[in-house]
Amino acid sequence: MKNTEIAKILYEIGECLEMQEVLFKPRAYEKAANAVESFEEDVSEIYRHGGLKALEEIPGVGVSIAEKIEELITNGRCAYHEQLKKKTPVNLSELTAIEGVGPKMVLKLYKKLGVKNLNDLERAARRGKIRALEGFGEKSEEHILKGIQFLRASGGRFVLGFVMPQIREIERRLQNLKNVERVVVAGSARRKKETIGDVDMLVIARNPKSVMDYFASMPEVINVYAHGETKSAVKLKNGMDVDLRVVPHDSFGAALNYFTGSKAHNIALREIAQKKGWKLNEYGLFKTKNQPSSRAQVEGKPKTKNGIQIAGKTEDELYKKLGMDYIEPEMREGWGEIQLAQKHSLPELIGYNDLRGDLQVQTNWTDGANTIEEMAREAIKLGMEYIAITDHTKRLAMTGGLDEKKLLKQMAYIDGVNSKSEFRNSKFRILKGTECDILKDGTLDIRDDVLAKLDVVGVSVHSHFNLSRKDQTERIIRAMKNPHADIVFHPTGRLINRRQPYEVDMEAIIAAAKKTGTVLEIDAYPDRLDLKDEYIRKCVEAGVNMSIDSDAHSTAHFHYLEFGIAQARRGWASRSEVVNAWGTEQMLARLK
DNA sequence: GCCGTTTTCGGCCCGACTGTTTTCAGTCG
Repeated sequence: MKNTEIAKILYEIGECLEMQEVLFKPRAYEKAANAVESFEEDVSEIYRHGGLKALEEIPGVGVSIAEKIEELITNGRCAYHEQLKKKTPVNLSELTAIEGVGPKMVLKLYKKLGVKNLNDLERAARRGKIRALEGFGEKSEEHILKGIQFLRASGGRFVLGFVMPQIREIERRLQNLKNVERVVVAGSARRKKETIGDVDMLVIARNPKSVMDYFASMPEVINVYAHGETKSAVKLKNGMDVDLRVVPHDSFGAALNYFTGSKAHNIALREIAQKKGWKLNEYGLFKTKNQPSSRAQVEGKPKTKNGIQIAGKTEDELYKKLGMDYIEPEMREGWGEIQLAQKHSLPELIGYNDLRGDLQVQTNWTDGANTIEEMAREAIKLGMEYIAITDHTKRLAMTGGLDEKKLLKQMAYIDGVNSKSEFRNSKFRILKGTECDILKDGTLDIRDDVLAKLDVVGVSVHSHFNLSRKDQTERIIRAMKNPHADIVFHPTGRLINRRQPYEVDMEAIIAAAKKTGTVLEIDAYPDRLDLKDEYIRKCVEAGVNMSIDSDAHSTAHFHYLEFGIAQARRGWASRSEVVNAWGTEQMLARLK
């Protein structure tokens, strides 16, 4: 059983208990679920090696929860969980996914109206039954309907960063098959879209049938739509559809290009081919049959029903033949990249190994899972030169946010850690920072004289999401004008598939960033990716610097930086525009 | 149900907002 699956059950137990107004236990299960979810090692492995005792080593897991995890690992189910579910047979996670709907509300809706799932709830709301309940009104009914609508609109798409490990696991297993020469993930996953609807994979294989047979019978497959010699399609347990195609060796580049998309990009390429009198499809670039006799034929190039293939083995070759530079997958959206490629003036995108530090990192001083030292060691392991510790501030009380006194204490503590031989002898440096709340009026949650002592001041909105566009914009700009505010963290506050951004005039924010010298963050956390691509492009155009930060709440989260970099690339950003792609001194000199 | 350089028993962190109320419950971060 995977960590995420164990965590899901623990979360559900917590929610059931909360629904029943049991005290303290819900928090305990939630905490344990959280720990399991963000645990780097496989909890099942830990159990296999160390048994119950090892499970109890996980923070937040005691005797009782360890036993439940043991039961889950050995039986795949947990009696306590099932017993709780029986009491209130509702689809809790589905219902609480609606913004503003929690366990208590679910219980009331179930008891009074028999609501068990999203469909029940929608029906009840449409019939005006909810407004009649005690404690509810017209507005809550409206709110629920709107929440359902948003949930449905985003439904069926998966947050890339959350499903990428599973995609790579399948890729790895296919690659290890005896007959497989090459496997590649194409489609929107290769373009690194924020969310993907399904997964497209390509393989070159000597014996396609055996590959397809394996693919259709993988343990996580719950439905097989198609199972053929060159194309198979399945649905996985988590609801994700995966297509696998076997393509000929000599067509691999063309197939990869075709199945990577986007559609708009492909159409534009095909038009260019057509104008040259050629044909482009997933099998290659061809001189059509009725073309005058070609030298290619003389040179012994393969001839197919499509005509004579003049490119298609690699993508490089394909783009070159079409008279343009190679275009990175993240840029293939039909937003003018082809014209730039033809003029040989594509931007040089920031690379996946270009980051030298991380400017938003949480620790167990607030809502992070690891200590400052643990986060630093992990960052060193990943080759970084610096991280900024940016714990929450006091207004975010739920996280144990730091006040001025605690922040000063943490700063002194970081000085101490930096001077320990372990860190002193390396080039690595822990920077003193904060994720300081922007209060309703745009002032900051920490006094200026304390902010002045920090290396990195991140400011962010965690409250009053529903101010008017004008007020919200003015509020954030006021914060940016603070002489110590270096970076605006997750500038629009959206959560992909869960919460829309607050109303804010991003053009005005970007202009203010330019004027005040404030950096705007690309938060790499997979369901934030905030800024999104279109705003990144606007920053690039306006000459506004950005940072790409993991927003790590545990050591495992540093890996999310990949998706922040992908987002930057989708926004056409170069290394020179991203401050934490610079060395420590240069980066610090750039901040206020 | 977890946890302990305050405790092995008795705590378990806060504050704001919303929509519903007329003093508050539920939700969120």
